Amino acid sequence: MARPLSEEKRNALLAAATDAVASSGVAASTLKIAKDAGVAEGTLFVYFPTKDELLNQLYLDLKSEFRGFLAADYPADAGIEEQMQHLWNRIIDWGTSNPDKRKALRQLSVSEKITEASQKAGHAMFDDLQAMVEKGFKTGILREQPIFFLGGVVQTLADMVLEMASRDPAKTGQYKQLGWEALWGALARP
Amino acid sequence: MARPLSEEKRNALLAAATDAVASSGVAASTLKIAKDAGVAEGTLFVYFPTKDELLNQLYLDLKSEFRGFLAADYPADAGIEEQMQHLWNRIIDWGTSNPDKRKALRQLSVSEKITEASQKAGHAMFDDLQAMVEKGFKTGILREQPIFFLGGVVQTLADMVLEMASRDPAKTGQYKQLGWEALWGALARP
Amino acid sequence: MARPLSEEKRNALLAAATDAVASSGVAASTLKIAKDAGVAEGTLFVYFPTKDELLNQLYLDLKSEFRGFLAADYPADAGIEEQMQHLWNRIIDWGTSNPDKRKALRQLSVSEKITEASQKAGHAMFDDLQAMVEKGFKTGILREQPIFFLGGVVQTLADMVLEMASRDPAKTGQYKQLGWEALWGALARP
Amino acid sequence: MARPLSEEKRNALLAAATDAVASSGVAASTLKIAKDAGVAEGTLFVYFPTKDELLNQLYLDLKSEFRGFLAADYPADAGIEEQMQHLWNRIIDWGTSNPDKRKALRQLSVSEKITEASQKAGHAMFDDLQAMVEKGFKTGILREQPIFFLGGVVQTLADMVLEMASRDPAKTGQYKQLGWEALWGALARP
DNA sequence: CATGAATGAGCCTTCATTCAT
DNA sequence: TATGAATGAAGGCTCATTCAT
Repeated sequence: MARPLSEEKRNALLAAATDAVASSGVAASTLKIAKDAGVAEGTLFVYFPTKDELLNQLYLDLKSEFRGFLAADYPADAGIEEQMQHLWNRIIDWGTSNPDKRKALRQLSVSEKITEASQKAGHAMFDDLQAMVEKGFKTGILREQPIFFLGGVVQTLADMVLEMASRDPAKTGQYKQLGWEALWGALARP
Repeated sequence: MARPLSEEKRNALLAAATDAVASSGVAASTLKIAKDAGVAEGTLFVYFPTKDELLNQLYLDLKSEFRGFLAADYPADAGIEEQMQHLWNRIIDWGTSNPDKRKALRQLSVSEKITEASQKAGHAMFDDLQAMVEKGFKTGILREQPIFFLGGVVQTLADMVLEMASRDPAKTGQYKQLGWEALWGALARP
Repeated sequence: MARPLSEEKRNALLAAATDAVASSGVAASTLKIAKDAGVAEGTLFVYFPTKDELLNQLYLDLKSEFRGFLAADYPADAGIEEQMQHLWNRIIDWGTSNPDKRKALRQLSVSEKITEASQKAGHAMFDDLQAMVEKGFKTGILREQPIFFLGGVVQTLADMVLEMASRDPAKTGQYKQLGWEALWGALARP
Repeated sequence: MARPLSEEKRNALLAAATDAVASSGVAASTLKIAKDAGVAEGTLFVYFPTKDELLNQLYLDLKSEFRGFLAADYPADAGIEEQMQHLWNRIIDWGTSNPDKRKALRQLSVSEKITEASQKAGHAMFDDLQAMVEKGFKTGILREQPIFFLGGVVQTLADMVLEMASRDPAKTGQYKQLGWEALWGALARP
């Protein structure tokens, strides 16, 4: 199908949806989203056929932006620990600087509205990143385990740290450090 | 005296709510819950004054049952690692045998419907458990860190493992083992 | 631009509300009102954000129509007695020809749903009318008394007459005449 | 049917209903009434088969009490003006000392829940009182008019005065006096 | 008789979606 | 394409009434 006329409106809708979902979860109403985006209620359905579709697109959109942020400056030639820590820092930094996007992404991940297909697509984005990490296994530094399991550990610990940091922002630095220590311990061969 | 409140009905409502919340989140409708419990919608409000109250009671109920399960057979005199692994095993076992309860508990924990008071009460249930673990710090085996941070690590890793296990039940054993290794690495002093 | 709000529908809703309130009081259901107006229940809330708002607007609407009817042909240059009787006649005539509007207005006036602001606005409509009457005091024809007290006497006697007339329509003329005599006696200096 | 066992409970229910109706109109819930009366919800229906029946009985009860209060000390042998003023004073005094009963009676009178039969019965209570007044016509002091019309004028003016007094209690005396002047003017032959 | 749990219709309002303009 | 009026299916909750205890 042809791209709708205004990329700008599409983005405004996604941005409004991010805020709305961050604060109200997937129950956020399409009316509120449309209004916050500065368009009419019906216009939302010109860009997204259903609310669920909007939610899924938003999920993919946020995941993709997140993924892009992570990949930047990736020290592909550094040692595995440095690579890992770089990833960790980027994740925490992204979450810290984009609290609403992070919250929205979390709400969407938990929700039943995200289709299997979207989840698969979301995970696929990280395939090449995982591939890069995979090389690290050869060095014997990391404990042997399925790469997606390792990815899950990274993500879930990061989520936890960000959640705690959002509740007590002054301690963000401390949590980031504690989280890294836990993560490295969880991954590294003892 | 008139008909007394029926513990049986209360439990049926709570059980129905568990299933409903597990599959639809806190948006689960009171009508569906009541019907699944085999009572009229109005009856739900005889046992719980509001839907939010039902949700909070369910949260406390599940949390308390979970807590009870964890504590059973706790090897109070064993070493810290054995204690930790016992906990880990119980968590995974409970989650595996009660997938809906676990899902419901997760949805409730994330939702904004659970009051501050309920959260506090929920956490308080684990106070003595934490106290037992805290002794482990003195031995120097565990990395020094706030106890609630440690608790968070345990919980978030368990959640992750259970989520993965629910998607590929055949691998439950493997995930449980991998999870434990990750957890112990994350907590133990290197 | 989309479909504009339809004045016609708004009026239909107000008319349906008039009938419903006349016969069921402010307990009249929004569903009944909407159906009688020939629109969906949701449409009612497009035109009036809440039922209370509908009730208040209806109150103001009826009061304003009533006020307009009273003022027509007002014999501004006639003597005070003629002015008074003209008012009386108009009141009774309006009530007789619009029994539902009158009943609805009465129910609304008594109800707690009408805000202070609406009441004030409703009374304000009659300010200039009162001013005209007030001149009558100077002539010494009317007994000295607060203008709002006088207004109350007029209204309550009219209400009574209309109530009686609605129960025995054949006697409307007689009641109107008796009412006028009572009213004039009540107001005029002996 | 046999009188229910406890006259006391019946009265408590009626009293509670008076307060509830005074403050919430006929929408007052049976639960609230029962609780305020200190009995269980179901008990209300032991004494009154339906809510409407309770309302009608309350109406009759209040009307009858009011009627009894009016008749006391009636100066049957005095002049018509003195009789009239005595009536006026009693009405205002009753309303002033029983604001909730008066309010409840008013709400009930306006409501659609009071049956034709109850209204008739309510009016009938005042028949003998009217008869006493009727003698006054012979003296030629009062304007000729149907006795029930005269009764209506008395009642509606008293209602108005009481309503105004309840809104500005400090002025009760003034309103009572103004009301009497208006009433006498309305009734007396000029 | 007294109690209060049980019921389900009904209430007001919200909301995703459709469609006339 | 963009708009927002129109829709009617839910949703949570209340309430008069019934009935088991």
